[in-house]
Amino acid sequence: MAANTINFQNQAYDTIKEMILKTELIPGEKISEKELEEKLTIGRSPVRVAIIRLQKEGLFHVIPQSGTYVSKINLQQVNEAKFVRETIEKLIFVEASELINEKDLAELDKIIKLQKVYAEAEDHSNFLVYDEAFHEFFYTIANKRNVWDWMQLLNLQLNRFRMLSLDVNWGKIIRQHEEIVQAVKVKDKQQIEALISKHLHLVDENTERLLKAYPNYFL
Amino acid sequence: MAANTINFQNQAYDTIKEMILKTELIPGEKISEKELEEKLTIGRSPVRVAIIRLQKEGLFHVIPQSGTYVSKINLQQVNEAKFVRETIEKLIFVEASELINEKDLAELDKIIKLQKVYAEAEDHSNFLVYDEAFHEFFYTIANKRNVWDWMQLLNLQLNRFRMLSLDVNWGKIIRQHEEIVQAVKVKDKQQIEALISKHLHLVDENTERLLKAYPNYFL
DNA sequence: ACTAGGATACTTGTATGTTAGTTTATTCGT
DNA sequence: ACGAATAAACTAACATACAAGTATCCTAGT
Repeated sequence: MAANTINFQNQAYDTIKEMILKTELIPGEKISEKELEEKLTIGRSPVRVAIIRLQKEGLFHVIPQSGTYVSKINLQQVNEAKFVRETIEKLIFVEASELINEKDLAELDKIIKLQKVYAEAEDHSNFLVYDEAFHEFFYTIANKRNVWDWMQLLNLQLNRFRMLSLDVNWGKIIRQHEEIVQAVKVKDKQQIEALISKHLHLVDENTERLLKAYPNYFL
Repeated sequence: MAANTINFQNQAYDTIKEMILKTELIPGEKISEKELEEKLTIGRSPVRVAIIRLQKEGLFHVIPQSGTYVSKINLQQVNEAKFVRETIEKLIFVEASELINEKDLAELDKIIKLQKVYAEAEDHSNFLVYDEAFHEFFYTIANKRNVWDWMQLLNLQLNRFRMLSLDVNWGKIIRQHEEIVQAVKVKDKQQIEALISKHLHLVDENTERLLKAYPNYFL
């Protein structure tokens, strides 16, 4: 999935994707290839490839010979994504708890520290980067990196949702991360599963508010 | 994911994908866009889009300005895919057992009957179609169709593997399907999970043989 | 026989032109 | 004033041409 050469296609893909996540392109909005070309000052070909890719990933909806639209957020998809991620991630963290070593724990410490820095700076974007890094690292420990890569497709839907709620509870997230590490350290499987479950359901707190604030962002 | 309009892109995508699954294009082989254009008598643009798509799905590996290669089968990926599918599918079938109705059971009967027909005709390809249909149907019952759609990416890896072993044990698969339906009917959760687990590990029986038969198909 | 260097023939990436289908605006008939 | 037919404008799909990097082969020199 990674190993993206830095060519125009990938540049276009990254920027457009970011624009969608930051709702610079708002759900339901009609855009056009030409519009994006000009905005990105990239030729039609690479932009087109990027759009097709984003379409397959569910971020665009394109009607042939007619128009391209930013997909609305599908709550059914969000829920199914949550279901999959919770199910899998419980097992990942338990499995990781059997394999984790001192060096890994040090690395996790570093990630959490960095996340704290960005929390205090209220750097929403970087905070999320290290939030993802935290979770990803456990997949690596459990020798399931491919699962994480695949999960990114599901996370896309979840992340769109998370990006909408700008007043994320920084402190709570970090505290839960620390609790999880603690539970992993003592290999308390039941506790791990309970914490993961709670952690991944933090998003739910905002659902109702977001639905009211942006009613036509959703399908 | 579905709702593919029948344009050249999708035509090319479908045919090439089938060529890979049937190992008409063998793992590791170098191909080229031009070669495929000519073979499919489709222009470069649509073929190119198809290739890029297949690249993102992990079936091709392309080196810029150099060449495009059919990906070898990554056993690590296959194993991780199996892990995810087994984990999720257990829950899907249990959940479906709570929601299933008479009409669904009739539909399942029909699917199994069709599969039997193709088994006797030794129609490998259609047999697999209805094998997939069987599993897919339970995702639909459990209201988790999106999960199935996502799962297709993982199944790609598994299916490449399955397509290699031409002497699949038709009878055993069908018998297990019937057993699963029976367990679902009486809502025996433990039994369901046990059967799914066994069912999805049928592939394992062939692993060693395939590795020896096609050593350089694998990574 | 062997190596270094360069021309040449490939490859994919990108730009631009053309086609076919869709939507929107306009015109014409009533 | 209104509705239907029609023309114009717009869109994404597809074709073609070019650019830029890569691999291969051939030759010159030793």
